[in-house]
Amino acid sequence: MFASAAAFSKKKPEASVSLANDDILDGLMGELHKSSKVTKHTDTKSGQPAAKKVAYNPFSVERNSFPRSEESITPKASLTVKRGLSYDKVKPQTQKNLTVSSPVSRTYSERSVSNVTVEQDEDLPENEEFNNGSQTMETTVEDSPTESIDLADIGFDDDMVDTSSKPEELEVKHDVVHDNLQMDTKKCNQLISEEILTLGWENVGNNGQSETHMDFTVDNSNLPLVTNSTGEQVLRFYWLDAYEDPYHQPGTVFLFGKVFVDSVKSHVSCCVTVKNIERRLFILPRVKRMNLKTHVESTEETTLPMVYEEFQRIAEKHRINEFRSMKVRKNYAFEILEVPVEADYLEVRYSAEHPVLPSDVKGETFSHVFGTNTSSLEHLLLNRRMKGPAWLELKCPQVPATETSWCKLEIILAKPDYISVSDNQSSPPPLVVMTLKLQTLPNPKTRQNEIVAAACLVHCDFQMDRPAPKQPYQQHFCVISKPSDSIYPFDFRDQITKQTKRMKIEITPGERGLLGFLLAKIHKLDPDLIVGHDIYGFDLDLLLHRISANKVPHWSKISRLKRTFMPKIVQSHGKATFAEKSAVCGRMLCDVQISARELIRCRSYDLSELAKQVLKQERTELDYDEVREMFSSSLQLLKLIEQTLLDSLFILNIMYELSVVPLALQITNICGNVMSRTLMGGRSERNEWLLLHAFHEKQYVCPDKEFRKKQVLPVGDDEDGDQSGSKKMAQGKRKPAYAGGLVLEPKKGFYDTYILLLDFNSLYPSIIQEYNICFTTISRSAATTEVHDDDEACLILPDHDLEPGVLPTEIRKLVDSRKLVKTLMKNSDVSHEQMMQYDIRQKALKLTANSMYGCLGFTFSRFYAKPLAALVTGKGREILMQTKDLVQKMNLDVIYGDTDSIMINTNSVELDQVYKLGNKVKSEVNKLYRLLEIDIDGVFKSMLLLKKKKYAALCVHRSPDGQVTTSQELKGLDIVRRDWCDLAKDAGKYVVSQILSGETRETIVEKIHTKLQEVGDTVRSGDIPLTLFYITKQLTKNPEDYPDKKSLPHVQVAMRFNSKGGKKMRAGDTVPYIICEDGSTMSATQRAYHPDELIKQDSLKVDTKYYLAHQIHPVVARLCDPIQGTDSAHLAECLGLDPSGYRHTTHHEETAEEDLVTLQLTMEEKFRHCDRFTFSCPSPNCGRQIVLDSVFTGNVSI
DNA sequence: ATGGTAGGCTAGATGA
DNA sequence: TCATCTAGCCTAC
Ligand SMILES: [Mg+2]
Ligand SMILES: [Mg+2]
Repeated sequence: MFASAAAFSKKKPEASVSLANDDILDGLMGELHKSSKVTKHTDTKSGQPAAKKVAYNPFSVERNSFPRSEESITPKASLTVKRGLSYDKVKPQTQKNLTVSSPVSRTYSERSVSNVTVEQDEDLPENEEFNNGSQTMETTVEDSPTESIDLADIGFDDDMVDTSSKPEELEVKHDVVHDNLQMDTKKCNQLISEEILTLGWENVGNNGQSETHMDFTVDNSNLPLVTNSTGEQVLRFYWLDAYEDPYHQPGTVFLFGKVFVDSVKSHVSCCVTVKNIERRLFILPRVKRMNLKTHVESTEETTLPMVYEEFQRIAEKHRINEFRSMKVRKNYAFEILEVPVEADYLEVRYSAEHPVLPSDVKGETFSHVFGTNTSSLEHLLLNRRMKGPAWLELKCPQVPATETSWCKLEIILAKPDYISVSDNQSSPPPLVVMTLKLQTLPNPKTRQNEIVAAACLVHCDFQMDRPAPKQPYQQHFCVISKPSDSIYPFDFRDQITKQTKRMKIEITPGERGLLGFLLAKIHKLDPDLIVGHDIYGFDLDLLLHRISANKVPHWSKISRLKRTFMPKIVQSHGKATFAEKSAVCGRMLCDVQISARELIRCRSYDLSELAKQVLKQERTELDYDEVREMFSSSLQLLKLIEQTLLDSLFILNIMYELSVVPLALQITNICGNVMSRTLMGGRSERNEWLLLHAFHEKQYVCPDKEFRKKQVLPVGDDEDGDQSGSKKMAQGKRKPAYAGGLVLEPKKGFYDTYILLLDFNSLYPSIIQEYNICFTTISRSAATTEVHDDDEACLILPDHDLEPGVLPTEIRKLVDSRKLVKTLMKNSDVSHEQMMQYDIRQKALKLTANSMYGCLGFTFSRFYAKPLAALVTGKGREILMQTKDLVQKMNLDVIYGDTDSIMINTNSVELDQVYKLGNKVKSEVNKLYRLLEIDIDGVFKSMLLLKKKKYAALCVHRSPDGQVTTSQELKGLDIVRRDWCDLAKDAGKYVVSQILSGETRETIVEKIHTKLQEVGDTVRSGDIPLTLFYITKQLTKNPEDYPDKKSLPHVQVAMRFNSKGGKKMRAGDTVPYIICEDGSTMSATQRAYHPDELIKQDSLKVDTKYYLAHQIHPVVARLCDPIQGTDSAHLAECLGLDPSGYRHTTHHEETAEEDLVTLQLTMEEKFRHCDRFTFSCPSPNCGRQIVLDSVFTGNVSI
């Protein structure tokens, strides 16, 4: 192992691996050299007692001793652990103290608040004598065996643990409280409410529980093994997260998850180090040997032995001195044209400790080498068929000699083959979930944000396959530190002490103490999942920066992997970098902002808005000034703490409400990726994993990941010829690469007869199946070589009897699973809980199937296939046109259609007839296709069709008991867009509901006019809540990155907002602003102000004229465009605007359009669809039909 | 860093 | 002055 470590350290010049990560690499490499030295130390001293065993690492940041404080050096009483003395002496380094925190432990609650840091001491160096590099560690604590906890904290990082050695024992101390938990759950089985919060947090927490301890030991003969279905002894391990460090520990993947330990009757965290994952190359032989200089092919045919020989030479040149090889037959179906569909490859395997081959190596005897840069993680997940979190069975588990993780249990596997996915997938283990909410303040001197408070809630028994728990959490804690420039209120400690029953508060003297406490808590509670809001955009980066700036020891406790050096962190405006994202490995991170972005549409995704929209609860946002102010009095400070706790609760509840975790689990199990990545969003990666698994299974060589495409700057890469000269900004918005869906020209106007909406069920996934569109079934060579590359005509569709390709098969699996789930859901005796779970699964299946097409057209996808994407949309256009033609041939009136839908004006007012007609059309259309299916998606009682993608309709619903209800469906109109103010949208909504109401034209027009006058008056009177004036727009770039910031109001507002310090607005944030009168004569865009500015500056007033003329008027005028009896000018007049400017507005288009359907609302017109009122003569022997033509005038015909 | 295209609309720039 | 273009947003599929 030393040899390999040394050999690897020689690899320093290999920095070419990734130019972008130079700084990261340097940092990591530096660490490698240093820590490998430590490793040596450690091992040569084996045999020494534990306390003296680990040498001090002179390079570790952790040498910095924690400031002495009474709290921090108080020995922890509960650390008195019974241990086998004999083991102590023989192999002390194998001991591991395992503390399983009680789910309901009240370790803190019985102590005075200022003394709750007991856990810290196990995390902190005990004294300053640590300073001499050659010195071994000593302790000041009497009970020295407990010190072994600290030993592995140092010098662990690059231990290449010799797996052939037999680590003997792992001692475990466990604070078990399983029974207590159950008791506690029962007691606290109540919904949290605001009242409870204000009464005290302990009401839902852990009151009156006591801690119990149980000691148990784990060693190789004592691992919690079980017998699997084939009778083998295996360790059952549920994997949740995976991590690899390809630079330091190539060939090693760390799996993190849980193991059930019977002796303590609970699941404990476990880190599995999978070693010796080999690199695998697939070398494609040339048919004939080629001279690489002249590119001339010789007549000599190549053989695999010749390839082997040449590769051996090349390998040696790259210092790969050992490898194995064999002949394999593999398929290929991707974008490199020269690669045959099927061929014999030379598969080469070699240790990942040897260098990576450049991905473009070529030889005289071979043309391509695949898999040069494939990660160990990919090899592991694909070869072991690990598709998302699952129970694994681990054979030959070994206990490591040195601790590498912060987990309760550690296992080493000498090779990946020891892993198999269990055929007995029982429920996933319960997770420990912890929320995290930070309060920060900018340091007035450095202007950098510092952390002043943190609040956490903990749920110790979260089930990923169940609906949200009734009790949101069991434990809570807060930690507060005073800002560097202030002091605590004089009576703060007293006040806090009074509150101990309500809230568990830890007071620390400064940020460093806070961070130390937080890390210790994370270690102790050992959460599997940390939840926050904007963690990836703010908290994580900040946390790591502050830990680093304060030189807080054991930074890596934030994760589950012990590491000495923090990844290089750069100034990144709060946005977490790649390195930072991997800093928390082993614990999944759930950022509810990211999740909400994926799952729901929201005006904004900040915490207040999410709380309002998702939880229907109001949250108050705290200004930095307010936070600072709150440090001046104890009462205020307590309020701050409570507010922070409340935010934490919001975060947790938002996650529950959106079912983020159950959904992510389902998606991950479907796609076969890593769950922590699913939680980070990004559809493409999920799709890639799904396809990787599928193609790997079918013996395909997959496209390699391409790194750093050198920013080719292909401005005119498409020979489109159009004026593409000015391709603004990095990737502002690229122009489309191929044609998409067809949108039929709408027959605009108002309809008061039933409209049928027919819609193909998931059109694109269906097309892929219907036409068997796949990498494997369609040759793209013509399309990519020909000049007309966006012409899908040259693609040849596969025969109908050709076996389905990989892509259609995968989609079919998804669709079939979904059907199955849906039939299960129809079963009446499913529990509510089960139903929720089914629904989540079917949603996940649908999402995955639908994102398949998108990823085909995604330029940076590993499976990018523009011709296929274009073919799919092409077929879609064809199908929509066919459908339209068919429907028109049935003598029906197609008024609109978008991509996969057709709207038909039935001209009927009989609902039954309409459905009958719909079903007839449906069956006619469906006759044309094998799988593709159109369905009735809705029936509209009335509809206002304004433009392509813009309409409003009254949707009819028939309940089983025959009752008919209606609901509004609004699509694309201004009133559903967030960039119009509520004032305008509300007016618009009123107008729409009037138009759809079915009343006579005269009434409608009159009501609209009246309403507008009223609105105009109210606006001018100023008696309107400010929020109605908010216009919100998202920043798509960071404000400073806009080339033309001057004319963009939201950018200007954001720039001013950012300039005042504190939290910054960044790309993705939503900026609210109000157009104001500020005395200047500048254009409206120059007079946009943030609501705070308007409130604070008396000189600013809402520009009511702007809102009437540029918000309400255009919105309303567009809606009323097809309505006769009013016009733009009239509407303007009602609003109190000068109508002259609106006289003959933009009707230059309409004049040509004769098919404009106008609102026909005279009495006669309105009832034109009514049948005549007829009835049979009631006289038994008469039977004549009597017709009442004019009910009120009395004309009767017989 | 990382699904897609189609389309409406505003405000500002540009040119006849 | 008007027509035409572009950037930027947000929406419908
Ligand atoms: Mg559809
Ligand atoms: Mg549709």
